[in-house]
Amino acid sequence: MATAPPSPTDNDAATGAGTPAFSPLYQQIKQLILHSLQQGEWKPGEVIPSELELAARFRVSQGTVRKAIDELAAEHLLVRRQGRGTFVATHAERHVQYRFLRLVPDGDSPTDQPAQRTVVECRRQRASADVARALALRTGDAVFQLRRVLAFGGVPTILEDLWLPGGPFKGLTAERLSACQGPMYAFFETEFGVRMVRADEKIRAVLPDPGQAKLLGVTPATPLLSVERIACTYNDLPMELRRGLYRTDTRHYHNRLS
Amino acid sequence: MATAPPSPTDNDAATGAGTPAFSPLYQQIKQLILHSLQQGEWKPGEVIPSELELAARFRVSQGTVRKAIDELAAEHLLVRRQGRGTFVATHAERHVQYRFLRLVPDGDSPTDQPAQRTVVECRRQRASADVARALALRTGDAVFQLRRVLAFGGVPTILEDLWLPGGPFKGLTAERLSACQGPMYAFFETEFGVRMVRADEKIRAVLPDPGQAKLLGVTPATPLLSVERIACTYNDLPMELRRGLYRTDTRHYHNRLS
DNA sequence: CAGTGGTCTAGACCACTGG
DNA sequence: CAGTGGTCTAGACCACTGC
Repeated sequence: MATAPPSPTDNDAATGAGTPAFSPLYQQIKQLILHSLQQGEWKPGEVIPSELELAARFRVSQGTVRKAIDELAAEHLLVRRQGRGTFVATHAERHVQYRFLRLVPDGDSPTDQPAQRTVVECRRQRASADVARALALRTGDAVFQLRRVLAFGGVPTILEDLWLPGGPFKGLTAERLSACQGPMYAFFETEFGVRMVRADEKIRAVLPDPGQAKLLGVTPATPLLSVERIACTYNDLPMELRRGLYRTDTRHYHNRLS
Repeated sequence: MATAPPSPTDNDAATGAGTPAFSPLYQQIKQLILHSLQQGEWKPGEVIPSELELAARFRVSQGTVRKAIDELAAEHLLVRRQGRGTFVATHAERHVQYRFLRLVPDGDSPTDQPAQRTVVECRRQRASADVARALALRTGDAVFQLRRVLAFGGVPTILEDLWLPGGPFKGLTAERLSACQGPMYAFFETEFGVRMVRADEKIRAVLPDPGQAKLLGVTPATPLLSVERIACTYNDLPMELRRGLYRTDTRHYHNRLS
């Protein structure tokens, strides 16, 4: 039983002035569920209460809860499993793993062998102006900066620089990072309670500087994909800035438009 | 009144052997609507019959039709407009225009001035092996090959080579192409009844050959984005192969992950 | 077998559009 | 004002999972 079961606001209530600001019931339910997710009431991988339970808790019909969950499932925040229940999505599952990594092997064989990861660097430092802006911090705030190389079949392919806000990631060290198996985003979930939900990427073609070229084992004349990503948790709070350099000689960035 | 109103198949009917192959009613309705779209019963931009009409036609409830339309709308094949009706999606609308072009200006201002288009080449020729494979044709089949340059603010930015199957695009000429205003995909809809619905893109970083560099006004040492796209109509039939080279010095390819 | 999500229905009412 | 899509409900039944 929840403490003080929240009720959806009455829609006819005057909102003061201006636009009517009509919001359907199921949207309000969606926000309530979202709030519970943010508060960590249900953790990644766990079941949430059944539709009937939620309907009783929110005092609405099952159909209304269903529509709210439908939208959250479409956004990959929840995962429905018939006969079992509805679960909080996680980056730790086998077939949804590396969902944000779009660099796939050329050819038709999707034999996605796992990458060998090498952490080159992991420091606590002060945010520069552009890093601060990307992470919604102030210049000089504490951030973690790390650099790593991913190799496939022994071939270094991805060089990544990451910046993480110091607050939510307090206690991050190169050791803990190196010890982690599986996707980094799964590690963030279990170790820091930070779940990445959305991301925006800006992609350009660039040439590496000598240091970058050396880490990737290419000449400075090799064109590389520059992928700048800002990843967010629930409520679109930016939680990671990532600048990647991808070799695209035997792999490509895949995108589906629809 | 439709000729011989099709009825959804009875689900309990034995499917011979093997998997039960259960398919919900709304999925069958979805396929029937899809079929009407393919047949051109309703053209891009037109209204389709109201939910109540379709429900009567297919002998199901409004809710079932609604769910079918919901999915088609989520896939951008239909567009719902409250109070007006449900419309066949089109590339000719202002705010949905260039939905497949992901190259956006750097910075926060999305001042998307229209591009100046120059058709460099437009020929009818025989498909090479790789072009044929991409378009699901046979080597040697007739295809149209065209090349064009897009410039923004006078700066040549995109060089595109396109291959189109000769059959569906019979009668295509450089003149008709040059005369077209607005998006090329809208032109394809009105002139050839070909609506692009989905596309897959493979993105790499490359260096241009001398000819490409000249057309884009860059040196051959300038890294460029190589974007290979295969675009499909309804039922995933490939209808276009497009190889683009994008300058990314003042623009970037934007992608939203979720 | 009980419990979950998934489908389907029927009906009432609301919000929006256009004439 | 009539007609459209949008919301909400209640209830029946189906498909799937796990015990």
